[in-house]
Amino acid sequence: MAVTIKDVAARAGVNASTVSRVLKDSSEISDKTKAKVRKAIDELGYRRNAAAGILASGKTNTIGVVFPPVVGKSNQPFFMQILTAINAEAQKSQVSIAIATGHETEEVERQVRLLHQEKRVDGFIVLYAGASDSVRDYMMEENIPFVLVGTPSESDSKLSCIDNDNHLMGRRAVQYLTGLGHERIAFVSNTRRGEVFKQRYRGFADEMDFRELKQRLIIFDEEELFGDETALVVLDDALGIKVIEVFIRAGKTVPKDVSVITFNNSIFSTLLHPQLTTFDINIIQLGAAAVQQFLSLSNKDEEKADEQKIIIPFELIERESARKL
Amino acid sequence: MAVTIKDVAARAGVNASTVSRVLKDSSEISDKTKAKVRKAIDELGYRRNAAAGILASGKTNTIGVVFPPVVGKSNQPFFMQILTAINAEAQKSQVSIAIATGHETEEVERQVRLLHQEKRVDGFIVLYAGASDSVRDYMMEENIPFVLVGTPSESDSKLSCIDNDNHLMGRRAVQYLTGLGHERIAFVSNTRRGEVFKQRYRGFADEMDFRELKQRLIIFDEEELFGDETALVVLDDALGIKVIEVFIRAGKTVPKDVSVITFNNSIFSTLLHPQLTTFDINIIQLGAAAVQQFLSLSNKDEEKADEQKIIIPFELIERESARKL
DNA sequence: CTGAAAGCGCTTACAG
DNA sequence: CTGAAAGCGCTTACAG
Repeated sequence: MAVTIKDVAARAGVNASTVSRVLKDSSEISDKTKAKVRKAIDELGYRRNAAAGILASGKTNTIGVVFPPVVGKSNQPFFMQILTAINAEAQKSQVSIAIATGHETEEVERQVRLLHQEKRVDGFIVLYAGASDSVRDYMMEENIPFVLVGTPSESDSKLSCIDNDNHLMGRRAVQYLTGLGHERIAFVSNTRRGEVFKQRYRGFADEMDFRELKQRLIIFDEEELFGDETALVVLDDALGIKVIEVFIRAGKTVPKDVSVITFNNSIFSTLLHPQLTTFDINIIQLGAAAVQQFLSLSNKDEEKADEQKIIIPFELIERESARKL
Repeated sequence: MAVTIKDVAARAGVNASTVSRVLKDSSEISDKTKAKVRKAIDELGYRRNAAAGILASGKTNTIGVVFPPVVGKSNQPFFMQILTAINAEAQKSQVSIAIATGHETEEVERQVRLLHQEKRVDGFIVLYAGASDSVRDYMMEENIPFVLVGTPSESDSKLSCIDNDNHLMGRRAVQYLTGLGHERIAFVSNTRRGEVFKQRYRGFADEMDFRELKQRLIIFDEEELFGDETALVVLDDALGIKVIEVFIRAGKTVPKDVSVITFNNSIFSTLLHPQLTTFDINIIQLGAAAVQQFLSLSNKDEEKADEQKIIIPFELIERESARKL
């Protein structure tokens, strides 16, 4: 019923195998034949049948994107954005996206297994990087190519990671604030766990030490927010908004009484005033690089796998929440 | 290399076609044979090859999920949540999800075309419902089964829609506030467009009229927020937060000076204090119903298509932003 | 540079 | 209730 490669072949007066070669723009085919075949393709409105191609070639040309379990986390905007970025980049190379989501690890793992076992994907892009993760273990055991967005702590050097340099971001935050004249600076977090926290805080602490400045870590909702600090480095935008709210309720003003700088440049950063001065983590590049890395990884001989860590640049977005002392 | 249906057949001592029938639990096969075949399947760790099944059957068992262009909109959390809900429900019926996203309509449309033409999907779930939409037009022309989450205004009765009753939600907001003793109530929006706004506002206005109360529409950022109102019905949570911020900055208190009720129960609703009293729109059910509706639609004879509108119940979540006058 | 043929791993009438 | 066979629409050695 639908137009097949045979119809095109008949119309162009060639063999089906020739049409197939033209479709992948094989250099073996003469330009004349290519033109002839392409004409037939256009006239007939031919489209390749994805399933047939996959079955015959054994290549799915689709990447499974794995979301963290418990998507209820407040940092959701990130995931939709990176999914969009990944999909956009994948389109460029004619590859498709499948997804694995779920509320529990078991559910996600089940989906990952299914995608792989039913041969629906060539491999995965994993959108989280917990210290240890059964999904990742499975992929390593099965020798499935995959790429991580983030950096797990036990940085198994064999992993292929795409990430920002969170440590450097922490340092830069301090550098920016000291450049504004601040010296009494604290780091505010609502958690003591997670690589993102550890690295950003570590960077903050290292830079403060380097400048011989006294540094303090404040755990939000557990410890007193008010001290003698004139500036705060806050783990992310959503927390930044909360921190500022506390100050406002206490009759203080940001950035007049205290400057605040945060990370991520998410939708939270422009929700309220003062709008947040924050580091943009470049989600689009993060997604694009993940796809590119995956593609080069899976096209390579299994052996030559030169896994590596790819660092995506960040950028400080100066808005309203931080200013000269 | 991988285990195929033939391997299973050989081991179980039956024909491949029998294995295929057992896989879909055909009632034609005897229980004894089924047991035998299933044993072989387990022992061999067999998994069906998705592409082969799709090619042979012509059914992809996958649904394309279409996101609105310009995902940069602030209401993003909704999309990740409904994607998760859709995926969860789809899993139950062994169907997969493909996605179409993009920054412009053309890009989204291109992807939709591709998914359909390459026979990667059986149809679509469209996550938006603009008044007129070229993507939707394409699907209608091509007679592709699809389901809408939302309700387009020119409510072409032939469409299959899943939605909350936004008009009723608008009325309920008024009923709740009047129940709390409020009579001077305004509706706050940051737009005059979109079905969601129109229906929620319409419901608000109708109920106010019904109660012979004077009603007012305030467009945020264009018109003065402060009036003699004691309560505000706000289009969505994100706007609710902004509205409250304006009051706080003016030295007023919510809900002491003014009660606020919003819609969606998104992550914004519990971000700050006062936490928002808001209508939960039940995204999980929205997603599940969309999948179920799609499945019943596409399994049905093309003719008998009994498209319909499915209404998902909402629920008022009472938190801190509204109280007795 | 192009063709003929086998094959990818299923499904599904058709027989019996 | 089960089997044998054809076929889904491609890809890709193998020849020439």
